Formats: sequence, C-alpha cells, structure tokens
Amino acid sequence: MDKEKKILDTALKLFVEFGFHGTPTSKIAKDAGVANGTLFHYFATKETLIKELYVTIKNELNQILASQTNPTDSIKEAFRKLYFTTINWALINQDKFYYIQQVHFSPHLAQIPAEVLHEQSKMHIAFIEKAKASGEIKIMPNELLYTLVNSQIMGIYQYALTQPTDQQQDSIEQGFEMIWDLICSPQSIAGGVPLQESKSI
Amino acid sequence: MDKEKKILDTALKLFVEFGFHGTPTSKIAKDAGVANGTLFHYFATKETLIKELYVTIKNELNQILASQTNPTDSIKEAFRKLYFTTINWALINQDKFYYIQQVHFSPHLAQIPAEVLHEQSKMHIAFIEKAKASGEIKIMPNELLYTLVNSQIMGIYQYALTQPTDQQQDSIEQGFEMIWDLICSPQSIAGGVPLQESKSI
DNA sequence: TTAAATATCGACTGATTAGTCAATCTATTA
DNA sequence: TAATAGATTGACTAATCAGTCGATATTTAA
Repeated sequence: MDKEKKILDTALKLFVEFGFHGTPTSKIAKDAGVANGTLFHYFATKETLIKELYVTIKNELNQILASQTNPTDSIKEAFRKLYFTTINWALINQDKFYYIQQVHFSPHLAQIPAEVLHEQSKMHIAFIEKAKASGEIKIMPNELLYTLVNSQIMGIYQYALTQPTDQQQDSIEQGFEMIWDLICSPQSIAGGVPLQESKSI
Repeated sequence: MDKEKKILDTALKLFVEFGFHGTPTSKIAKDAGVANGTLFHYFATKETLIKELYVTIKNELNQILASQTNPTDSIKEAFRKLYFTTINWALINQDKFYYIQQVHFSPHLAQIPAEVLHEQSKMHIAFIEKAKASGEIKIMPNELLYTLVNSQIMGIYQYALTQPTDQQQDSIEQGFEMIWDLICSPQSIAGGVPLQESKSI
C-alpha cells in the first residue's frame, strides 16, 4: 500500500535484473502500480532513486547488525555474530546484497556524500577499535582489518551460494574459523604461530 | 593509429568514469577521434563493445599471468607469482581492474557465453588442481580455494590502494603470507596448527 | 592498372526516455 | 463545512541516443 516502498522494491528488482540503463523509470512506475508522475513525486530524479535505494538497504543491514550486539558477548562471540548475521542476511536478501555491489562498482557511489558513507561504516570501525583494545586481535591497521574481513565475507558468501542449503552453515562456520585464525592475536590460539615468525621459516 | 584499439581505450576510460548508461557511443567515437559510423564498423552494437572490452582485458591479464609461469618453480613460488603479478597489474591498470568488477556486477556478464568465462578461469583451476595434488595445499573444494584467494586479492588490492607507494609492496607481501597460511597444508608450516584441531580449543 | 574489398565518414532517423505540468482526488485541520 | 496541503494521475515534450546508410577514401590483390 505504501507507494514509496513499492517503488523502492520494484526498482531493486528491476535494477538488479536489467541494470540501471536497462530500467526506464516508466517501467518502474508501471510495475509498481503507480503513475509516472508519482515516482517523481517521491524521487526528484532517477539518480535520487538509485542513491536512496542504496542508503535504505545499507541502513536495513546496519540496523539488523546493531540489534544483534550484546555488551556481555566476548569479542570473538560478537565478531562471530556480525559475520554470521551479515552472510545469512546476504543469502536471504541476495538482490539487496547484489545491489550494494552494483552501486559500489558504478559512478553512482561517487554521488553519495562521504559523510553518509562514513556514517554507515562507523559502527564497524568502532567495533574494530574495541576488538583491538581488548588484545584479542592482531595489531594491524583498521583499514586492513576491515578490508580483509569484508573480502572474506564476500568470498564465503559467494562460495555458500554454490552449495546446497543444508551445507551452507557448515561452510560459513569454517569460513569463520579461517578468518578468526587470520586476525586473532597469536597468544590467544593454543600453539598458534605468530605471523612474524611464520615468515622466517 | 589503430582505430579499433583507440575505441577500446576510450570506451574503457569513459565507462569507468561515467558508467555504461552515462557514456553515449557518440562520445566514445568523438573522444577516440573517429566517426560515429566507424565505431559501429568495428563493434556491431554498444553491447558488443562492452563485452569485447571485457574479454580483451581479461585476456591481457591472463596472458601476463601465463608468461610468468615457470615449471621449475615450487607451488608456493608459483602461487606467489600469480598473486603478486595480479595485484601489481591491478595497481598499474586500475581502470581495467575496476572495469572487470563493473561488468561483473552488471547484467552484461550474463550476456557473455559460459564457455568464454570458463576458458578464462581454466588456467587457474588447472593450477589449483596441481597445487592440491602436490599436497602443499589444504584439502578443500576447488571453488572454495578459488573464491578465498580471489577475495583475498581483492581485499589486499583495495588496502594497497590506500597506502603510500613505498609501503604497498610490504602490504602485499604480508597479505601473501596471510593467505598462504590460510590455504597451505598443516604439515608444511613449522609448528602450525591444523584447522581441525584449532576448532577444538 | 584495375577491380574488389575494406575502412571511414557524418548526416540522418526512429525510438526511447527522463522529467513536467495542469488537473483531480484525498486527507487534515480549523 | 470550508480551506489548505499533500498525493496521484497520465498525457505530453524536449532531448538524447543507438544504429543506419549512401558516399568517399584507402588498401589489397589480381
């Protein structure tokens, strides 16, 4: 019933299937069951629609992640929740996850103000700071940690996609152990080898 | 002087900056210094241009990687070369690397025949098989190994981009050790802990 | 040299599309 | 009830753009 939401939902589906170019605003309006002019009542331009859809989706994921945080969790447990919640959300909302990448590798990303983008990574950066302060995480630049975890999530997500549903959770669990081994502080894994020493084999 | 190449070069620059939609064929022709009709003499449609540019770029990278292979190299050394060559190529050819992702997250990818895509990953799959057969690599599905390495390369590449040039090679080297620790067989790292055991801490 | 094939040109077109606008409808509020 | 504000409509337009085409130039081959 909410026409604005209907437009966003329809735009998501069409953009993912046909791309930005291949999706006329007229088709979005038609498929959403609203008049042409109604679309431009809510979104001044097509570009605005593309950007607001992106921000809406990112906020949705961030809110879910925020709702999962529990102050009493250990760092590892908190990290595990972020990791699992993200991948499982991506598996359930494949269109939305794909759309984030689609915008990310398009000139539209540059149109989104840096402060909006920063707002969305703030939560993750804060968690990284906390994790590092706890000593459970290897000393490395925030940027590196953030990027490594993100790309690991992307990789495991893509792998999970190729798997039968009943094996997905196992894969994700294994992926978690891998990334945790990669980033956790040496003394916190029994018998583990610090990165610095492994270089001098 | 080669107009076909000039068109491809110009298209790459414009597609990366303005996207597929934001780049009219007329502008590509104009910037490339050829007539409108000349573009369509070499590329029947805009879609063809987009696809052939993608295949050309992928082939360029694959040829460079192929030229680096040396049968006498150890698995680790061969893997290191593939990893370094890819990231350094990406740092030098940022537009081309970005364009690959741009196509990857667009409906144009679906227009590229599966056999063409398969041909391009063949080399990597073959290397993975060889590495696994050598026993130096942990037992895991090809798909997983391929995806993990790819995403690690993406992650380290993106991190290297944020770094001053003189520190990039160090970061890439550290990234290599990380991914190698992640995928190499337990007995081949001194004092390392197999993944299976580290789960039962 | 001639003929055929290929490359290049750029004006043109038919179709498409983002965005407008004046009119109508619906809800809110005084 | 009356008045105001916001929501909705869909026909319309001005502009753009992918692709065509006939003419001309250049290369290749016989």
